[in-house]
Amino acid sequence: MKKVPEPTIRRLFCYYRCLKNDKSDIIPDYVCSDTLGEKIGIKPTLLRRDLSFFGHMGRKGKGYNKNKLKIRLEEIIGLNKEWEIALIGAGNLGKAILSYNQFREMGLYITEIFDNDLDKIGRKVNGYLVKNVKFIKQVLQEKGIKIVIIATSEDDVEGIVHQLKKTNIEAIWNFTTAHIDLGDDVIVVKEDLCCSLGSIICNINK
Amino acid sequence: MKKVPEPTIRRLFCYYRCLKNDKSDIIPDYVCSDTLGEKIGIKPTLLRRDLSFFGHMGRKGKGYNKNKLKIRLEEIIGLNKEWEIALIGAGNLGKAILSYNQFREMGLYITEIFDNDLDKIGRKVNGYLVKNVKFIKQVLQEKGIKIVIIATSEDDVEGIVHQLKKTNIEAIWNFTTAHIDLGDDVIVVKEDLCCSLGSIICNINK
DNA sequence: TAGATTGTTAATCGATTAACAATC
DNA sequence: TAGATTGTTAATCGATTAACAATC
Repeated sequence: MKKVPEPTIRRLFCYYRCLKNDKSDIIPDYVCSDTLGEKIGIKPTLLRRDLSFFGHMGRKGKGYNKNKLKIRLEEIIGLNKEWEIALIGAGNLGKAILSYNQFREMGLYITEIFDNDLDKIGRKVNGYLVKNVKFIKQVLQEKGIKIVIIATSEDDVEGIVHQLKKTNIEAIWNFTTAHIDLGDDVIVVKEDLCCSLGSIICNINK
Repeated sequence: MKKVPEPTIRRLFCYYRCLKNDKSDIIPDYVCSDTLGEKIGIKPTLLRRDLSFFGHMGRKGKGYNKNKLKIRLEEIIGLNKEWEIALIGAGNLGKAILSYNQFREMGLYITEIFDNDLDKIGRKVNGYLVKNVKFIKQVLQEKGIKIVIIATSEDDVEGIVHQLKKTNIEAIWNFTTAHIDLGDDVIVVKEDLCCSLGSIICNINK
């Protein structure tokens, strides 16, 4: 199969969510690329191209069967499985991520929480015990967790990455300002909030 | 001037932050594109191209004067000014955004908070009074606020956008799942957390 | 059949990279 | 001067869009 571009992968999720939240439910059972695209601000032709990476999913003259498409997207993304995720950093941002309901709704569960603050360690946040960062390696191995969210301060990242290198994790969602590189085998997605806000300012500043 | 690509604008901010956080301070006063690029995981040639949109900023054979470059970037981005921002939605995510220190460090101040929850309205969060969403239009006009962060649930967005259309805002930072379009005059940056996590899952799921 | 809409190819647009002359 | 590094041009790569044949 041809390599699927990263922007396409992100949009797959948008299509999926749109179908999942669709209140009109089964009727009409078909939706065309025009309608679905418009809902998320995407040209119909781009939507069709995105979907075509995964084979014929629509019906010419009719559109896409909503339910079938939803199930197919669920499989493609991997949301038909349950995923366990570890969170490192139980500060304000970490807590907000924890209490972000939408993740759970999709079968994404944050089941391990770590921090280096002795005041937090041993307490519960959202029902889960905050563990000492020291045990990251050990716990991740034990539980076979593949995905880690880092929401600490930049200064703590180096030590954390050092630990993570010894694990089998496959992806990091990085909310810190640090640049993280664990080689080609570990996906790193950076969520740079300052950068987003900064780019907004820059665009207005003209 | 040639149009500056959006990815370039985002990176400008990274360069700026890197210089700002540079503890080695003044000495050495020059940094070359190789060194600076490596710190943020960007090829030196891309860094040079990015900067070249704004004229000659470096010295051949030497590199970039750190302090001069920092000041110049500050001007370009607009961080030499102070910016007032309104936050709509004082839930978990909203509160995390509020307490995210890094914004303040850059002269970005969230000075108005709105919510539609009567339990929250009238209380203070981070020292600022939570106001009723009803008054968005009025308050934004009065204070001349140009930037709005929306961190509500998707369902509340329609009403908010309806209000915002009657104001002079220039940019929206959208943390909800809703698709927002206020025409070409209003920049909308979407921070789609589910989509990011979803794309991570999809990449791992292969 | 006529109308609607997909799926795909080729064209276009935009961003990154490689190469290198200019020059400090 | 020799070495280092910028700034810029052309080449490449990648993603989006337009066009349209296929077909339900």
